[in-house]
Amino acid sequence: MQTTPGNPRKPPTLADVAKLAGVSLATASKSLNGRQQVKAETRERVLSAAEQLNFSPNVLARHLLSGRSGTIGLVTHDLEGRFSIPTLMGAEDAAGTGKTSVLLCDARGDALREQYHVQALLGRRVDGLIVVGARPDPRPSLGQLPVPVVYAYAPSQDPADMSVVTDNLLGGRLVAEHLLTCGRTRVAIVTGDAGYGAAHDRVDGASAVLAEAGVEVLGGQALYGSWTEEWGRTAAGLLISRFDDVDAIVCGSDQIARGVLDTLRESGRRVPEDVAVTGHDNWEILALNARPQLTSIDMNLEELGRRAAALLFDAIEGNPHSGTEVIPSRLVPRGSTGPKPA
Amino acid sequence: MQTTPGNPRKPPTLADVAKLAGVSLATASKSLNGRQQVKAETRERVLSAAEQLNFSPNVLARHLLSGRSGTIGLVTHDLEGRFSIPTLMGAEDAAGTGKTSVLLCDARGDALREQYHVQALLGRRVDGLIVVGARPDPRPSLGQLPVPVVYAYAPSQDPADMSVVTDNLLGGRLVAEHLLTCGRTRVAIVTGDAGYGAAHDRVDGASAVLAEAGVEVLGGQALYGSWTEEWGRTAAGLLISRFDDVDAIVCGSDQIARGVLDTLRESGRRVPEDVAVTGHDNWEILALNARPQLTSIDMNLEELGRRAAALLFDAIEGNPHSGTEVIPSRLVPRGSTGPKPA
DNA sequence: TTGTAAGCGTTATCAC
DNA sequence: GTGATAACGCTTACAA
Repeated sequence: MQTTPGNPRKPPTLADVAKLAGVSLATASKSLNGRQQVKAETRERVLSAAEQLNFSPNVLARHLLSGRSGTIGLVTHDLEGRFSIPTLMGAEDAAGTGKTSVLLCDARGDALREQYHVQALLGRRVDGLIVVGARPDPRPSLGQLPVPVVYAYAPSQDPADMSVVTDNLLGGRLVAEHLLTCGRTRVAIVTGDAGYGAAHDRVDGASAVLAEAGVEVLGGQALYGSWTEEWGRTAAGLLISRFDDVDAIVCGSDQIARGVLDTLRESGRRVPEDVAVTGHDNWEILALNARPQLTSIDMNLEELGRRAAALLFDAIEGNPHSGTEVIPSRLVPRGSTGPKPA
Repeated sequence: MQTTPGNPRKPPTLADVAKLAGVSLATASKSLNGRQQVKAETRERVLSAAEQLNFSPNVLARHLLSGRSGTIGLVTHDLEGRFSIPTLMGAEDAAGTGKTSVLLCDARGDALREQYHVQALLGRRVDGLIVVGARPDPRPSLGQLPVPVVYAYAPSQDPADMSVVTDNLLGGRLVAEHLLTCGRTRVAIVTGDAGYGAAHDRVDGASAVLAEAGVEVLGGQALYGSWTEEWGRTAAGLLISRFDDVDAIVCGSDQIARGVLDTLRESGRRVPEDVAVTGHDNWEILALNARPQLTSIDMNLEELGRRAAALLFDAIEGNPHSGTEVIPSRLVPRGSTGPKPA
């Protein structure tokens, strides 16, 4: 880890190693790369020379030759937000295992900035691109690029592109099934901005399962509002005044659920005995600190990121895919749901 | 943006551009780089050829020559957490403005993984490194590396290294001053894990200001616990039972403050009329959804990231710095604090 | 004003 | 087994 004394700036090159070991460049290269065409003793000499110089091969030079950079670009639109981070971790995970690194850019929801970053990444000769959206609705395609692209979280509008998304329908189904199992029949749904396709999908998933069991959503439809605790508090107030016998509230996000829980507690309803509550996203900072802890849907975002990376690597290897792949969500049961007392 | 038809895989090179424009490699290069030694008309021809081929120069090759990669490495330990993200955004911001890109790695708090990533980044010939810690306490130095390193959020234990940290003492002072201005004199402090140096710093900052004003912390010292809402709820219960006249509670984090707010509300105390409450971190998801919205300390993490990047770039330019630079925090007043009613 | 050629640090293809 | 040598795509003296 020490800088070579007397040579403070430039890292040692393979030529330095070769010279020190008293061999040619070619032999040094072969030795370090585990080629079979060198005598064990020679290899040993080269290795120790490399060790001594603390040599680390210049990956740029290597890739100049191979045509691949060993690098993928990750363009996110939601770095400050909640959803891109696990996705990014999954991708970084999948990439880091091998020998590729991740170049990160945050486009902050701006198409122009995205364009700029994509160009910069292409100039760096990334082998592929993962684009992580800020919200789950379909987004415009980047079009034909010289390298494969995978759209994560927010799918591309072009079905010829590769996309990986969460399963919002399933999320809805899972909570509904869980609540039915708990014996709930007076079920309301509170969710966020009606402009989000995902909000509708989750509602549809839940409604379908409930309908199959002969249960109709209280009020005949979900309450749309915003993704905030405030709306959760308001909506819960509306619900208990209109439907005194409500015994379950499905929330479109953990934030909404937190608000719902607060209003229920303050109105004297017990959770989960009187009313069961479910969230969505499994944002632990909210779910684990709730009273009681919140049953929620985990979208497996990290898995989504890993899968996106895996698809990308496969495409880079020459096996392109297309269409939208859906990552199943899973239910995380906690204290806010449970069997309805007799 | 279209792939050149018939040449689907390899991006066009400068040679392609030169050939199409009917000039030599050198002339093409000069034209594209704005060198003055080419006739305007020739340059025009080259530019349009480049345009036509959708040429983007291979940055790897360029940097192989210049010795710099135009890349910095960002090793974080807290990708899933709250603190590294804004720092990362600031750094990415500062870098992206120029022509350097950010290679991201998540070491997940593991020293070995960190070591591994650092080596990988050095192999990629990053021009410098920013290491973002998971918690604000000093961490072991990476030692002497061939490129400059800046430690962000968690400073290096070695004062010869460059570090950029938040000002926890100031954070404490700011809330104390604010509360005194509000006319509060019965002030308690609830904070998190006593194992965090930052927790003590914040307490010390607040205590000092209060002492200057002749106000002693209720109970003579801060209550240490954990960084959770649960602890906030518990601590608030303790406080109001022991000090019925408490009129302000300084919390070590927004999470703790959320818990404190809940207990106060449920015990019938009005916030801020009866008790003023302050948080720390200005985590908007918590602060803005609180009832009332939470007065908090913003550590200016994005600025911290920008500053770290600026220091790094300067060091890369040949102006190394050393020691720890402190980024001032700022108070964000909201509804949870206000003047004490007469 | 333009072109030729050397070189950046590797790897791969050959001779030896 | 080993070592020249030619790439890879670009910049930059230096020559024309």
